[in-house]
Amino acid sequence: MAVSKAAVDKRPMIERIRAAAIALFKARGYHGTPVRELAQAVHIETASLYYHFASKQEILFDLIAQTIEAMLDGVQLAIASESTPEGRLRVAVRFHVLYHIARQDEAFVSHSELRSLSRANYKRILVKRDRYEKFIRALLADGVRSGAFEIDDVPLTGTAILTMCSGVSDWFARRGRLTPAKVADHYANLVIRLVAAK
Amino acid sequence: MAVSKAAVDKRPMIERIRAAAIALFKARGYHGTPVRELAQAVHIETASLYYHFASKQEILFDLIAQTIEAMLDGVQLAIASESTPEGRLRVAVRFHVLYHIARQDEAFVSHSELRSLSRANYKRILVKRDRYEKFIRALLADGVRSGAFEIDDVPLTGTAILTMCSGVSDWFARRGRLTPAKVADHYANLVIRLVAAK
DNA sequence: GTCTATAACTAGATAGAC
DNA sequence: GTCTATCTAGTTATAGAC
Repeated sequence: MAVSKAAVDKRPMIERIRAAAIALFKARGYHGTPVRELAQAVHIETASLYYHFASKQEILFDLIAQTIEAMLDGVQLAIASESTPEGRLRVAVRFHVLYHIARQDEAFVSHSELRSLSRANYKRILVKRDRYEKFIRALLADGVRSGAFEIDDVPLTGTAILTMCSGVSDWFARRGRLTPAKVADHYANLVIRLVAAK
Repeated sequence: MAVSKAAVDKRPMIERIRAAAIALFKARGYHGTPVRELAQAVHIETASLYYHFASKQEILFDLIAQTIEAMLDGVQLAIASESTPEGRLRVAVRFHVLYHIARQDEAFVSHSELRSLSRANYKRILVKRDRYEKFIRALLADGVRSGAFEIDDVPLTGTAILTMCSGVSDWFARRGRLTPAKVADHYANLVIRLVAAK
């Protein structure tokens, strides 16, 4: 029937705004997205947005903060059940890749729009991101200590691994040849190959 | 002396505009950079910009096109003197990494502002980028054929390598602990480790 | 919690003098 | 090749009614 042409979105308005912001910021960027379009996407007027968020900047900050926090929580949970450095690194990589596919748009925006954060907000996000990077580097260092890994330069290798794995949020949509699980397995194998002792 | 407080930039205005655009688009994004600021950066009025470029969009397109073309030319030249698949891949990676450090800002903008291109310009750039990706994949496929490399999925591994190596334009400025040459060597080693047959 | 109306400002681009 | 002046439109955000 004509009535239900557009399905009613039952989520709280604040979540619908977040979701719309993710899609629009990804497609056209933060500065490239007028607040008006954000409002249109959730079928309210521009002014009504300001009941939910103090500013456009606050929407961006909320979105990025949530994305990184969920990622750190997720990876910590993922490795908890593993008992070896290789096992922990493997599930961490799998989690990281799957997260960057499942929440591809958030991940993309959280990376590409860091520069659109205000100075103060940027600093708050960097703290969170550093925490995540240190966590991954610790996994590598553990493996080196136990003899499972052979790594010349742990910080550099850690960064290389993270940029490689985060990259999936860049290209996954373009070529959906492989399932997320297959891509994650593949990346886990690549990473192990990169660090494993002979 | 007070006269030469700001050194006179002797390059043609069109090049100075390009250089300023790279810096500003990197720092604040294409949509985040008003044409007025671009003009101020090269000490002319906004209107004068339009003598050199038809539009802001044309500046972005020119900049990205040049960056990718120079990269393809460069990598082809770099591998010409190598006679083995491993040698060719090694110098290709070294070149790619050094290019992404030496022309860090161009590389960053060329990647992050693809979405700010008009539809038509975007397509023209994709053609160039695909050419580059195919070139790298061919290097991998050659090595597999000769038995030098063992790669499960050449396109996926190619993409993983490229995103990893392009990533240096993201982080190199933040932590200048290593020289460009050291980083390039390190990445070449990582990539070889990723593909070499045992 | 959403609206209409609008303030206050900034955007990209052009006309035409020099 | 660069300028001053300006057009037209779009921007974020607010005031106050409902």
